[in-house]
Amino acid sequence: MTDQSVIKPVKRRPHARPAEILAAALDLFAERGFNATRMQDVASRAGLSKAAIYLYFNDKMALLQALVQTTVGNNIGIAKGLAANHQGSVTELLQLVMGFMAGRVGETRMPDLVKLIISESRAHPDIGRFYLDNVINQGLPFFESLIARGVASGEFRAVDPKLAVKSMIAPVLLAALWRTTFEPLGAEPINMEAFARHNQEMLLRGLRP
Amino acid sequence: MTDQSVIKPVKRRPHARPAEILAAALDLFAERGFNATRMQDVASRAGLSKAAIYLYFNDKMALLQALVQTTVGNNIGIAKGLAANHQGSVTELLQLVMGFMAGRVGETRMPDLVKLIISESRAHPDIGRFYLDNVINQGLPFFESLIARGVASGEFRAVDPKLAVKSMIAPVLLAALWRTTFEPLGAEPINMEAFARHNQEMLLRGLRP
DNA sequence: ACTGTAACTGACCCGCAAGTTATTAAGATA
DNA sequence: TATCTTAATAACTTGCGGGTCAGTTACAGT
Repeated sequence: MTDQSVIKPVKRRPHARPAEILAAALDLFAERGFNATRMQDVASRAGLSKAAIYLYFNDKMALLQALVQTTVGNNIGIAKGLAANHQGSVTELLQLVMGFMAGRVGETRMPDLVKLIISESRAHPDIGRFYLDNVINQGLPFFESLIARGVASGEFRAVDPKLAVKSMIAPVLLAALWRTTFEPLGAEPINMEAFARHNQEMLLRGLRP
Repeated sequence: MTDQSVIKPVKRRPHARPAEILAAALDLFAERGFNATRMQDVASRAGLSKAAIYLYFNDKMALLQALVQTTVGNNIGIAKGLAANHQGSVTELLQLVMGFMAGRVGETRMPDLVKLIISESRAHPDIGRFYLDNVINQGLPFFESLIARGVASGEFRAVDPKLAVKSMIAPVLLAALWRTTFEPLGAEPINMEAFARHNQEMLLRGLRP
């Protein structure tokens, strides 16, 4: 036994396979949806037999769970890191954070994951709850604290941080769903840079005293 | 033959049934999702046998299609009506229209439909395309024209209407998905009145010259 | 070369749910 | 009462797809 790494619930012998399977799964889930994707399809794309997938993952849901965890898990951590290292006005920090989020939408597969989470949370509440606990319920209070800081310092007018935060998030969500849902149907693509700049402008003007 | 109303693609004998079936279907689709809902469940809730549903609808998809058409179809028409009858500033009109949209989110089943459309558009592009053609591609240009009017009249600063419109829609989308996806998992409910007022304020301040 | 075992596969099983059919019940007509 | 039409159903068929398992291959260690 050269490899004692039996820490995780699933077996993992050749250390590249799980990631390959997940990559294949994400492509297909994003393209056709979770239900319409066959385990056989995932297997084919990953260059394995269907049965082999079950050596690494317990069932189909485990694929989605793993994808959510690895792709979406620590975004909030990164954002908090940005804040911790930041010197300067809350306005600047807010711009930084919003830029980061826009980048995630434009340059990662986060939009696909968000859409999957939204689509599957009814049938699989675990998925939705994980996102709620680890992203929403981490992220919103953090963003609220930023807004509150700006209000306290007089940079922003006296808004309700809970509401302001949703104004901040909403365009990001829209962009993610636009990309994943309507662009594939032929809708005019969003220019992410321009949209991000526009939203920063709107938010900061909206918050000005 | 006492009834010659064979206009619609599906048969319809006792004139209450189709609506009853659709009501049952919407409840269940919203509660469990489209895939997880069994035709038998819809039948039971509507007080019919499964086979009876097939007297009125060709297949499961036809249920969803009918729901989308009847529930979501003419919202844009109403909004356009508001605009046509309006005298006064674009600011006021925008407030009116945003109030209307907030009302739809808070008081109708539109959020459930939006979520269904987003969730199912991959597996069933017809659904997504219908929404794109009849709501998005009708609504966005209309809203853009409002913004453009405000810009032209000097009420608003010179924003790109395409982007501004998305800022206008985004919170509505967020609220709809919050309600349908995260509130059922225990997330803190959104106060729609307060959120709507906040968004109006943010938008109008963001648009001020 | 021989053996053990890690990695993988083809073929199978089985439950489920969409959709179909043969049949019955319930008026209407006369 | 006999008959025709509409409304509805119980029972069935069908196919699909997730998950399993007995068996095969590759290869490391001796």
